[in-house]
Amino acid sequence: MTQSAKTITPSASEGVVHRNQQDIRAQNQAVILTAAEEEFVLQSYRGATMQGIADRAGLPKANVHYYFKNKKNLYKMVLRAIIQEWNEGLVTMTVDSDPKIVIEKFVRTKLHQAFANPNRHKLFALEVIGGAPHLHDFMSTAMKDWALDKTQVMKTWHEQGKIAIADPLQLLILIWATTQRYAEFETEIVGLMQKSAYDETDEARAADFLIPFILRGCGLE
Amino acid sequence: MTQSAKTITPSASEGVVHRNQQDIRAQNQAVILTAAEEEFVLQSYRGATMQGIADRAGLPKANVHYYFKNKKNLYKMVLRAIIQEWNEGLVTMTVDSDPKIVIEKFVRTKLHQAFANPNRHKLFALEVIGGAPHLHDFMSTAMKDWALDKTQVMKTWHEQGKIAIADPLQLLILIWATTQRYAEFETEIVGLMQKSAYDETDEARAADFLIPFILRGCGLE
DNA sequence: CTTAAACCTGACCAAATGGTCAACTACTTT
DNA sequence: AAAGTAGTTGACCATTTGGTCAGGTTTAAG
Repeated sequence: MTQSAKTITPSASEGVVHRNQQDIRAQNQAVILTAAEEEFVLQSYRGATMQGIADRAGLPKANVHYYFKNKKNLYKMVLRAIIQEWNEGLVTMTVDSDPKIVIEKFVRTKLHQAFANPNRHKLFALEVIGGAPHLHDFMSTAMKDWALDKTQVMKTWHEQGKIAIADPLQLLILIWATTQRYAEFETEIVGLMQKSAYDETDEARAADFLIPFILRGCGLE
Repeated sequence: MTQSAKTITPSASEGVVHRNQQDIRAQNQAVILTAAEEEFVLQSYRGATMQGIADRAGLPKANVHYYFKNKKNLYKMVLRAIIQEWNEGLVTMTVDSDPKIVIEKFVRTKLHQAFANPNRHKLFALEVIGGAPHLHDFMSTAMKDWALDKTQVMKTWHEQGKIAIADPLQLLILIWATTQRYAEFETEIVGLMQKSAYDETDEARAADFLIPFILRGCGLE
């Protein structure tokens, strides 16, 4: 319902608004993608129906098909946004970096992404749990390369006595697990906190716990 | 294919084995439940088909319906096993316990369960991510009560200066996240380790990293 | 050996769902 | 303003799938 209507072309008589076609396209695609993201998270790939997505987007089903060839294509487009966000969370980390600063920034960034876009993280998790049939390529190339590179950096840190972590891959797994958890298990965590949704303080609360904890675990405090 | 055939009643002529009805029932139900667990993890609830489960179990579809009223019922039965296992992972934790020992045991137990039964953990995660429509009751009663009780214990520990954790709920979340992760994200982790499946050493490798790390994080080392 | 109860299963249906299409309306361009 | 292009949509299928059922087979009881 975010009908921001960027470039409006008001045509005088009556409240009729002529939206130019570029806007129509961009807006409808965005609405559909958001609706699809929600539906796929709630119902999973096979459970999500084109009708359900259409309803959520406030459009007739045939219109969804007009913008996205088919269900699989729509799903791929949603996944694209996930990979996009992942790439934006990359933190520079070289042998010469200060471990404490880099790790803190990494955790903070990932945590922020988790709170900012829980649905994407949930969808990513659904994919991985189900064997990552659609993310296999990404995970065995870009993601793996990045992970193994950072692992190597941390290994060097360890040899230089800068960090108390001998098995950096495990640390990477831990950081991903603990940050993404707040998105993936939103339902559970929110329930344990006796509320119905996260409020503005929860991200900070998580960060205040997580960062000192992890730094201590790394022997950095 | 675990045709253990407890109480066999061999009827002489030819290799025909007469299985008594209790065994038939128990065995078929077990085979179906295992097949269903796999199928539900791989395809998610709506994506899993009764035919697929039947194939996996090596039985005709109608036979699956003979033992389980319908798909929803079968799913519920699978979830029951999950809650069962969860209840077995409860660790005694009172104000008088030794934090270091209790936390180590808790982590070790959860980690062991994760490696021993990844599918159950995956299914649990799928449920929670999708809003826990079928586990809502469990999570807002038994699980919550346990968590809040343990949280209270840890709070007392903190007041007594026994532990460097001011916000125990966050610790609980972290321990669940890090241990269960090895089950849920098996696909990803195994890929990063450059293998195709966990081997016997991986659970120990995770424990060797996780336990010192968490204890250090708690200020217990 | 006879009867009853439990188990097994191929064939069949009704409902749900992804996808198509032709007709229509709304912008854009010349 | 006319012609072309893009967006919209109700109605319509083909396929998939959960679930049923009648008739048959095997095990248990009398």
